[in-house]
Amino acid sequence: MSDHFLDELNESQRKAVEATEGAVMVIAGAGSGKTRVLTFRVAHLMSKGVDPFNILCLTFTNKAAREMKDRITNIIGNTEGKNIWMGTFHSIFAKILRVEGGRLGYSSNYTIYDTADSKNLIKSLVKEFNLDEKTYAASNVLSRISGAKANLISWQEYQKNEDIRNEDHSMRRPFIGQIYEAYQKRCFKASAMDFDDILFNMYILLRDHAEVLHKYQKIFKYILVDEYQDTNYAQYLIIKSLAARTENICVVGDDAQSIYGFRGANIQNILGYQKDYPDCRIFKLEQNYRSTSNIVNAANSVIANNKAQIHKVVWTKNEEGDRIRVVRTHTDQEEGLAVAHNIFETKMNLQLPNSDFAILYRTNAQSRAFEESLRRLNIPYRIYGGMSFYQRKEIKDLLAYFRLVINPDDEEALMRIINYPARGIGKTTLEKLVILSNDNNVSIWKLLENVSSLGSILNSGTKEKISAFLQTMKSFQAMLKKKDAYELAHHIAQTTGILRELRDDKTPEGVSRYENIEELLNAIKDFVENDEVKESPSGQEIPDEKTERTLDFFMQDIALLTDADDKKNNADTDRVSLMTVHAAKGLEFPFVHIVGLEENLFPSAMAIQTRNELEEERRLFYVALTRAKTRAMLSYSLSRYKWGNLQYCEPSRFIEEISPECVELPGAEPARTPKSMQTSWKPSFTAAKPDAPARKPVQPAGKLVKLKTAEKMTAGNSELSGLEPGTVVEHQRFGRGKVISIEGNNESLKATVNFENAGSKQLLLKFAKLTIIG
DNA sequence: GTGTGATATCTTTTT
DNA sequence: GATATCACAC
Repeated sequence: MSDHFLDELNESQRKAVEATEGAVMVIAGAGSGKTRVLTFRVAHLMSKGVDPFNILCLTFTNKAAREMKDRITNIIGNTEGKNIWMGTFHSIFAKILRVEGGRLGYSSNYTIYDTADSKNLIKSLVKEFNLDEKTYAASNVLSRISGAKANLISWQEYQKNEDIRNEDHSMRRPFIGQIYEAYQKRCFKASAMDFDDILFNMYILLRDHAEVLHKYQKIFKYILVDEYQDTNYAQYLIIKSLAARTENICVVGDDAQSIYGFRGANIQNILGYQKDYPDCRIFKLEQNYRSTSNIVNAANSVIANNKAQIHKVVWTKNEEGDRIRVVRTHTDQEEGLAVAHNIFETKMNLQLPNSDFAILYRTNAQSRAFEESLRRLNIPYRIYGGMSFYQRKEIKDLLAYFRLVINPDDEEALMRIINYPARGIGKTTLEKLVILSNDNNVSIWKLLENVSSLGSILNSGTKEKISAFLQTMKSFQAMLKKKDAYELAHHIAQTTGILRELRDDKTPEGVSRYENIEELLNAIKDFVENDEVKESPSGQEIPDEKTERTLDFFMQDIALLTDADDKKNNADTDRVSLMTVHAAKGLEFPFVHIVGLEENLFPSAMAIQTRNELEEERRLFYVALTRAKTRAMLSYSLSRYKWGNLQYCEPSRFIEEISPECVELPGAEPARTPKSMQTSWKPSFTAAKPDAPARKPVQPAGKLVKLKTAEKMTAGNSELSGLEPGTVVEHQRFGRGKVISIEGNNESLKATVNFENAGSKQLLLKFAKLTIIG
């Protein structure tokens, strides 16, 4: 295999790709071709004859893994790439634990608890311990436990550790150690692991079982880690031990984009890499190929406010581009309209697809205003993140049946559906069962199996109901390996009455729930029937044989999916993307709107107490800015509804941190009288039909932007003021054309141009880049 | 045990 | 504005 593809790389990229042996760290500035280096490096390894089975490539999301696989396939021109161990930390380790977990006492069909499962379990533990449910809020307790596990602190160590004990004491939560212990025991009894356990147990497995460690050290001759700045201590140690034999380890990351500190990511991993591998070679990718120089400079000026950094200078040869515009509105609703109108205009004037636009926000809850205004303008959009498909109630209910069929000890699944649809097994019965289960250290399922021996604890009516439930579940279990995934899934949905119950619900929500169930069943059908699908939903390989297309294979890592992984949605039509900044990491868009830039929102109110937290918020803003290729727009609102009531807001400190020559700020603050709040800008055509043709161009924030801004925009194109009907012009996209007519004035100056090849277009001169030919 | 309606509490960010 | 929990009637 030849390496001709290496010619496509710049000098530092190519060096990083060719340094295949030994420890390597690639510090890759935003937009500098990080993914390119990783994919080419893998391709290069394979062209040198390395067996793809010996390459481990860990990514941050399933989506990133899939894309990288595709790109490698494209580069090398065959399908060998499918054998690479490519996936997220969680999905690769979960897979290994299905094979090796027996050594730790887990069966191969263990369940993966998602966050909701974990919280439910903690909630019931807090109740069982008779602790106050407010001081021991499930999310707090979970994040404490999660943090411990990310740092490889077992419950035993947690309870022994004096510092931790003092911390918990001072927070008036001295019993977290006990809850942690009970939580782990309950998960184990249920044959379940949560997200953190997957890493924790992987570490224990390698630490305590030398034969396993050696096995995987031999398999993973080359290890590559993407987004290294976002790894936590557990991930760090796992990688380190796997790489200990060959030390062929290549980590790629950007300390300036570390944004997962809140979930245990340790920026020290990347800052201290050199100490771990003194002979390591470090390559810096500093040339940005993505964004205009204005965007790059703005981002640099912001991040310069952070202290802890690896020195690097991100630069670009790209053109200067527009200044970053800052838009101010009075209300969050107005912000939504302003952004939607801006997208509409830009898209119409430059004739761009919707997918060129993204709206990035700090919290999922902000999406609403943008959804509404985009819908109003008939602009298709897609929301990433938030409530994912697999987290919907009806989906989780049906999945709980599947989980219970595969792993009957799965307690969260059992509790979820033992009385859904209602079958007369209520709260009192369950409370009794939980106590029995704890006292005897057996799973609830085992109790149910021996329900006749429970004597007078339950009355005979209840026992009968339990037996009926048990029989149904056992009949499903008997089918697990006999029927394919779809047959069984459909059978379960039908016989349990879930389908009927949802079909009978004619409310819009009910209809949508029914459709969701249908969609899930269709996905399973796809999984069974489609011969091309040789992998589980997250992209992991599954065995070829048709007999293995059973429900347990479909389910094996469903808990690790986020809705960004939903294939159906990815192949979707042309849409504007809405997502949190976190979810946008690794992506790029020509036009990016960063919204809700207000103090206590971005930066978040939860993260302005300490310098570290604030620096992470700043890196988050840096990530947001550097997603933009052509134009970045910032917006903030002077007021916003926060859980029901109106709050006044201050603009984010991050806006001021942008170097002044890169931005155009809005003018002086308008008077904050109630009157001005009411008479604030309204779009002139909200009443128009969605498909009304030529709209009166509206400058969304026009009234709010400093006059200077408007002047500047027309001034920038002043050489075009001589345009008149008959003038021949050239457009960067549509080529040559003749001006038919001119209308409007100042910033809404609009020309109808008949292009030789692209036909007639209406262009706003403010945006369109026209050159006068004659 | 079930179903209904009132009410407190909630929101960072995600594998 | 949405969801989880509680009180109450059946």
